[in-house]
Amino acid sequence: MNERSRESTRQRILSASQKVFAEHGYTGANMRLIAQGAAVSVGCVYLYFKCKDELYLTLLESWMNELDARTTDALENIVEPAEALAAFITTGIVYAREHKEMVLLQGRDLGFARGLEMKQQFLRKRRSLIEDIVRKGVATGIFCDCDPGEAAKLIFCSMRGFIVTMMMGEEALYSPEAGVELLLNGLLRRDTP
Amino acid sequence: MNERSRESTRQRILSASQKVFAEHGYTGANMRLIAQGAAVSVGCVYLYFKCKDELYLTLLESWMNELDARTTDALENIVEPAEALAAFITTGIVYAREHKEMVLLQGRDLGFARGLEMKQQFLRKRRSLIEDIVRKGVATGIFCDCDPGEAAKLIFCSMRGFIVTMMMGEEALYSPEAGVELLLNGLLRRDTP
Amino acid sequence: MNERSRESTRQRILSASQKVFAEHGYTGANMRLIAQGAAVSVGCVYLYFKCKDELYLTLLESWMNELDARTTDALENIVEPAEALAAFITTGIVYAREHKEMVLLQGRDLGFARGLEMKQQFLRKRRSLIEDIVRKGVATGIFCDCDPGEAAKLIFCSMRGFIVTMMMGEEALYSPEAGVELLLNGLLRRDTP
Amino acid sequence: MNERSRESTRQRILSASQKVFAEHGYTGANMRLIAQGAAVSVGCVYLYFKCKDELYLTLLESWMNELDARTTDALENIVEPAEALAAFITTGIVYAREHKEMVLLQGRDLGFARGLEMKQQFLRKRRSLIEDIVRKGVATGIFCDCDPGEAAKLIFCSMRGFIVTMMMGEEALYSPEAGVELLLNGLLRRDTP
DNA sequence: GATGAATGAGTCTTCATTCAT
DNA sequence: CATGAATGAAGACTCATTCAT
Repeated sequence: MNERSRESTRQRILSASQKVFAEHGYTGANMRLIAQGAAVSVGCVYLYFKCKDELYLTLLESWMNELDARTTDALENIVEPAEALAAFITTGIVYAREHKEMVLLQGRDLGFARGLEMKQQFLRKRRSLIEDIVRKGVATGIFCDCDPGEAAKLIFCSMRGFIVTMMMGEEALYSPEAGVELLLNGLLRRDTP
Repeated sequence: MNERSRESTRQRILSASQKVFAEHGYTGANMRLIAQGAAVSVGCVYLYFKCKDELYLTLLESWMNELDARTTDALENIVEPAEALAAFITTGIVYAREHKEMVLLQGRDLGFARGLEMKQQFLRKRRSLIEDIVRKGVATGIFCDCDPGEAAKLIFCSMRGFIVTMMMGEEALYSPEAGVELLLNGLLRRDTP
Repeated sequence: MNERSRESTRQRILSASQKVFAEHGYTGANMRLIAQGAAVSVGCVYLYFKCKDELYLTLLESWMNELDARTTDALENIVEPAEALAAFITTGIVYAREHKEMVLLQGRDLGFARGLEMKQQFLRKRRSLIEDIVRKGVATGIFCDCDPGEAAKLIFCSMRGFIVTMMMGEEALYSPEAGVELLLNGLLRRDTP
Repeated sequence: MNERSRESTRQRILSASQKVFAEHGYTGANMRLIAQGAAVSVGCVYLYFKCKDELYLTLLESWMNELDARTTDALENIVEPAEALAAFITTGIVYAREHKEMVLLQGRDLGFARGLEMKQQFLRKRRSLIEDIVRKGVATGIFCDCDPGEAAKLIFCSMRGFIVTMMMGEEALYSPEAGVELLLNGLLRRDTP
């Protein structure tokens, strides 16, 4: 219980919080539950995080960082815009599937400012990433001559709705592939002469 | 002190709740705030709604009913599937714009069963409405040969994401028209011979 | 709703209170329930009784008066002490059977002084009535040479316990006659030569 | 602020509750009063007892257990029925004298089921204990040929009334010995030829 | 570093009482 | 005389946070 136990305890707390926040939301989660999940005392949690907010914010930050890293990874060697879009979407959905806690990103019960800002900045960044891809596609003539900003918003909202729906425990979800396909080709029949 | 009519007080409470729930979420909202917003005493709220749940559920139900009615109206005289889709989406988004409170439909912190059920049933119904439209479009050959279920999910999630994004106070949102256009035609350039 | 309605409304309120107090106890009873039972508005109750206490006290007083009257009646023409005792006990038990509300006489949740005093005085009076009977029986040599005070207490407590038990809804109760018989003759076998 | 040991705090809370319940009854007692009596915060009470009911039930149970144990002890080496009866009654009355809180056993304001059941079962058990004693006395010919059930009820109610009277703070009570004597011999003079 | 007992402000809810009509 | 909408003080219970050990 000494050596590098400090870091391991911190991690245990963090991962317990994740579960509890995911299951109960920010307001609904309580410190006793988190402490129990981490097998430490309540007071101990406060040795590592000075309040509930900080715990929450730390999680938020680490999710954002990881999703960011994965996305960068996924896009690294792709040049084709359609392919890049597919990679972006798939990465996001797969990540969300693994991290139900990410709901919180969508969650409404953040009364505090810092979390909101962080989050909004993150989302803005992701949207502009999509926008870049679309712009490139339009430039190369692969995508139709749409407004890249609007297209990015549509794609972004679509992903977000997907994640929210998934998080709410509602069964019906499209497969990433089918989704990408539809976004690329649209609903209307291509005129095959 | 009590010249106000029963119905008017009820309405004032309802509309105050709407604001408070929208701003703080279910768990975060508190009866004192709601009462203050309605300019009545806390006890008075309980004269009209027997508990917080009932207040919430009443709001939820009325939103769902109104959105339902509006959607039915909008689709009444439309036969063309693409047009119907556009009408469905536009109605939903316009409604959400007017009723920020609808976030709650997306909300995470409903611990109680009845609200969740009601909500899920409502969402299911709406999704199946989209599915019907898509199916018809595929049948008539206007839409491409996609899986109507999957397409409905995409469209549905897309709308939902849109609403969530809007609710979170984030600025960037696509215009319904541009969105519909993209969903219909897809991102990829149509091959112009 | 005019003529002599005043008195009739008062009576309706009183009799509704009786039921409600009997069923819920003093603290547990609430004015809305009483008003409903009397088919008047809550405010109307306050037109007749200035507060919950007064309502309660009024009932208490009327029970005591009635029991008092009945007891006096029952004892009027009896000279024989054993017979008088039997009459006293039987009257009390019969009355209690008809007036479940009388529990309240036994009830614990009277936080206010006036009721308590009234009640204690009433009980003291009844006990001294028994004592007189016993004293006379001892004087005439019909009763054994016991301390009349102690005997009165025993008899009094016995009746009281009977009533409490009855009120608590517990099934098993002795019949007044068997009880009187036992009190008179004792448990021990009489030596029959 | 927290040097007090867990068990000692629990005991302090329990004994404060005893006083408060005894003085105000179940409904009338409130957690603030109990906490104050135990010199802890309200929240602290809930660290030890998860609700008001549990606090009450804990007390109820411990009284019943102790009175049970004492009664068993007292009767252990007695074979003579008259003596056994005297021991039973005396034990009960002495116990009640030491534990004014026992009123609660008589209390009317238990809205919750478990407490009532527990209590009624306890009382039934005690009554049947008396019945056994009486039956034995009748069988051996020491007691007169009465119905043991009825006699048990009388004795039981008598004790109960005694306790209630005592609890209500009313001064006058028979001494256990005089009471037993009367129950055994009856009021009527034994015919000494 | 870790514990867990303790706090106190805050939450939902109830209810005796008042008062304009 | 009667209504019933409204009040506000209180009650049971929860929980983030602190602190002696």
